[in-house]
Amino acid sequence: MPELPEVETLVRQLRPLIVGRRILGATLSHDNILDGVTKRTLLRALPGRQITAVERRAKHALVWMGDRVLAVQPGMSGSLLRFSRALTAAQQDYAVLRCQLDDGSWLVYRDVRRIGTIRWLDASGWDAYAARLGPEPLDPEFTAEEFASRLGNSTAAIKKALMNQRVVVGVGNIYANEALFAAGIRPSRRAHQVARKRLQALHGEVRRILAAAIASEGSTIRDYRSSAGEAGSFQDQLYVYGRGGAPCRSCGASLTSTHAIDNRATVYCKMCQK
DNA sequence: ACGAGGTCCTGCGAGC
DNA sequence: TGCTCGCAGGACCTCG
Repeated sequence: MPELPEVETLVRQLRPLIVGRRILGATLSHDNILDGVTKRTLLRALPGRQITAVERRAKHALVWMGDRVLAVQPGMSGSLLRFSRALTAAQQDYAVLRCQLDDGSWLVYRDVRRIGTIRWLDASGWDAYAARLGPEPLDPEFTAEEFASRLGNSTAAIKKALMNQRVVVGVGNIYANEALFAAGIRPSRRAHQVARKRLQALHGEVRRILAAAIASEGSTIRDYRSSAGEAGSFQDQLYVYGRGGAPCRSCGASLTSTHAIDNRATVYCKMCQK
């Protein structure tokens, strides 16, 4: 399930391979992943465009073509893949958008569950869209004070607030669980009731864990694969996610698993997280 | 402004 | 063996 580290990984891997390439042609198997653009418009717009930059913002991979951007939001099972030659039958499974590039390679958006979204925007359209997004957690200018005041404004459960992309971007279910464990905060605590010092500590843990996950090229849980089709390894460093009922790696108590917050899998240690 | 619940979608594993 | 069902979940929606 691509969160910030997984999208950052695929962007880093794709960038040197596709920047400068020109799109020769494109096909789309399902148009229900498109938002704000029709299949007809997109497939007419792509051919002939040159890829000029590949960036990440929040959980979006941005493929810039001059002043236009293909903004790919992988949802939970989506990924951007690059194949050096024509796709085999197996590689075509779940390939939603396929772009043939001018060096004979293919840029493919693959999405088993098709919960992802693809947008086609000009620069001002992207700016308007991005205005709804919160700050980047790894931005050096994003301070613990700003993080704490943004979270502290919310009366929702802190885990839900942490996953709210308007508060701070990039943190999904896996890393929210992990960061709250590392900071010793129970996920159900109301954000505005958590001590300021704890919120500031959480800022550090979010950044530390996201950076470590990027260094491990993301977590591979079920569907996620990098742009080269490879698995990340951060799943081996998870302390709570997916470990309900198993012993806490810190104190040994049995980890609690619940769906009480926003109907999402939440795992925590009732001894270590208050 | 919050929580609860629904929606999209398919694969997988548990249970009968 | 073969079926049904619940779950996985990011982001958005409506309703109360």
